[in-house]
Amino acid sequence: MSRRPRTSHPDMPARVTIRDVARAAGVSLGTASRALNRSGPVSEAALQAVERAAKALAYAPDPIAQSLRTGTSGVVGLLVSDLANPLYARIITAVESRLQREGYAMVVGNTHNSKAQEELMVDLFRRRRVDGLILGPCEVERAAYLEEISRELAVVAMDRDFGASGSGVHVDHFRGACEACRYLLDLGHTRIALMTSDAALRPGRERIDGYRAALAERGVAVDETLVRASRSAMDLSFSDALALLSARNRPTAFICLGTRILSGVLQATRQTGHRVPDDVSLVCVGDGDLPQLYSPAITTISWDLEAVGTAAAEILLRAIGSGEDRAKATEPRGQPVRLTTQLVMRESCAPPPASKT
Amino acid sequence: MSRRPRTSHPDMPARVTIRDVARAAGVSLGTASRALNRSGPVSEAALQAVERAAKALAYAPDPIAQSLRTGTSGVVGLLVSDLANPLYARIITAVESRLQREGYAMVVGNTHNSKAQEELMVDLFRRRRVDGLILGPCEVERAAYLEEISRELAVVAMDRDFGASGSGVHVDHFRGACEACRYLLDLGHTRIALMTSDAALRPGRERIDGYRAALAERGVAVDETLVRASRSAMDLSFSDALALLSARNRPTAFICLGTRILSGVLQATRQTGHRVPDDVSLVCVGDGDLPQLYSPAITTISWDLEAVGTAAAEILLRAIGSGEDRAKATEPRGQPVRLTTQLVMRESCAPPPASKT
DNA sequence: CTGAAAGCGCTAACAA
DNA sequence: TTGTTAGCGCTTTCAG
Repeated sequence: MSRRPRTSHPDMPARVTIRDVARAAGVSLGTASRALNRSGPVSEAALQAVERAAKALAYAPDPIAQSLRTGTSGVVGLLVSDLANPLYARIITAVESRLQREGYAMVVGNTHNSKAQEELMVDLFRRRRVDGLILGPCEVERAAYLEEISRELAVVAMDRDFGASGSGVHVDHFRGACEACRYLLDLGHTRIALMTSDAALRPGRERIDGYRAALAERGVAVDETLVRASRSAMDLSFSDALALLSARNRPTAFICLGTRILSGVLQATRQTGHRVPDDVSLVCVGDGDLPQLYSPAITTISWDLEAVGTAAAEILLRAIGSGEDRAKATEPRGQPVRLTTQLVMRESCAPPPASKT
Repeated sequence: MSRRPRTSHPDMPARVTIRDVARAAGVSLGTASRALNRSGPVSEAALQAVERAAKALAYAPDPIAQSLRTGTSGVVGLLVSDLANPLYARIITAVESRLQREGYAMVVGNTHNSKAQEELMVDLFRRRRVDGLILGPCEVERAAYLEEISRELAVVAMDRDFGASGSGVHVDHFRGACEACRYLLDLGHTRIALMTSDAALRPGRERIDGYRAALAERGVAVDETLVRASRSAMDLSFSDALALLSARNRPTAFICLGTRILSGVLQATRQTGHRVPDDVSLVCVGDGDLPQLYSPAITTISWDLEAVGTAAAEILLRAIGSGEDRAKATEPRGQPVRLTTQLVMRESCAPPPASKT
């Protein structure tokens, strides 16, 4: 990357520095700094003078210089597997807005769910001296890795494991899946397919556990062929669902827990001519346009995405605030925030068809 | 924002600086710098020694220090009205990935389509010395404003006007709307409603113009009550569409040009009991899940979002590269890139019903 | 070709 | 309370 100095526009006023302010206020550099930051004793008179001068000159401190000096940047990094995933997109918006209110900037990056890519980005961000990191799930989870970087940096995990002492925000996917499954069981289904995102990630793991728990409650044995944890790629779930629907003893319900999974399953039902909800019941996750407007409207496990983002930002802010103590930070950081899901009933679930197909 | 110095972990190795490299290589600081950056004459021997030392120590330059010295940051800012808009989300992903390959970081921000907010963020980014800016449409467009900041910074506009000399990437919404409208006219529709995003923004303006042009071609007079340019809020388009559909002389087709507009119109058709495409034909924009999977699948004006992002990133990179000359940059920058849309025909359009409702 | 030295803008010790 | 000074890590003159 080129690092040539930017030639300044000839007739552009040079940047006003704290020096200029000090001179204009008739005080020394140090006093100006202390006044501006209220970081030390300053006489009332000096304070006034400095503030007036600063305003008059429209002085704004140079964050870069501050960074170099303090080791702090006023920037936080956010890393998720896919920025374009609408779920993340909404969370990010919430994070950004909360952070911005505090004067922080946010740099974002995509891990594409790859450990290597994640480490690369974390390293990059760290070198840029971000004050904190928000990390979404990524490939196989390594709580140890998070613990390691959190010794040096404020880190908050989103839907991702983070050792005993780690702080983060978790959605209760266990309960979400469990409730959805119970709901279908109550309707009379026993052959319920679970299609979820990668089981190596926390959300996938929790969902599978929740599903198993619900079945166990009712004494229904788990048919392992009905549990599909793939990488939430639409085409994959399409072919999976297709296979499932064409099998002799096909499932009568699908729980689709991944942003793009619903699409795949929907296409499969359409292609095999199964009607929703008469032939097959559907529950999905992530309350977007599609589940709301599809006919029939799809019953959804939903949760407050804005709350996830806001909570993550706030935890991070707090962690940065108490950053001094990071070195000796063995004391447990605040309990991870847990958000609960809500089952929004719509029209996509019905009792299973009486006759087997 | 707190600017306290970060206390370093007691037993954490101090950062490796270029000094350490120089010492290890047995050369002076300056020589090490020149060797690392190939920015001046260095003997072969020195070069080798420095590179070896750098590798051995795992030296990585401090971007903050580089920034302070060079006035360059290796960061670019991206501002759109709404990060959570799936269209932007995908563009952003493309921008990020292109930028990352070049070693740049990306800070993002939300303007919420407000001029004030945009100026605030631009200012913030500028102070942080971003090397470039990518700006999406925002409120009433002010080409003059862009020209102004572009004197100091590399700027590329996305779907936004930018004076004569400005560089940017534009989607040909004019042609998109025009083609869609022609298609409906060919089907026999004459009462075609156009619901689009804010006419103060380039995409909205172009779409309206394209719509008018298509009607004019066929000698169909424009009924102004059928042209609704709102702020692409779903509820607004819902009530608009509801009113339109309930009117005496209702439109027989809708062109829905805004991410959330289709949802609103779909709800309205459902509520009024109009069937698609028998009673009313639909064309929308932005090829997401909903138009693809809805029954009937919705005919869509689509374009390559990744290409938009990649092009924006590349133009910006080029502009930054030739940044020296910005001061005397009256020479026209490269022509704005134009991307064209494609009409994806599906099942949501049919000839208008013979009888008026 | 190389080394020494200045300084980007700021904060935090320290001395007065 | 204040002013002076020493850097943060780096690039870039300017002499040698």
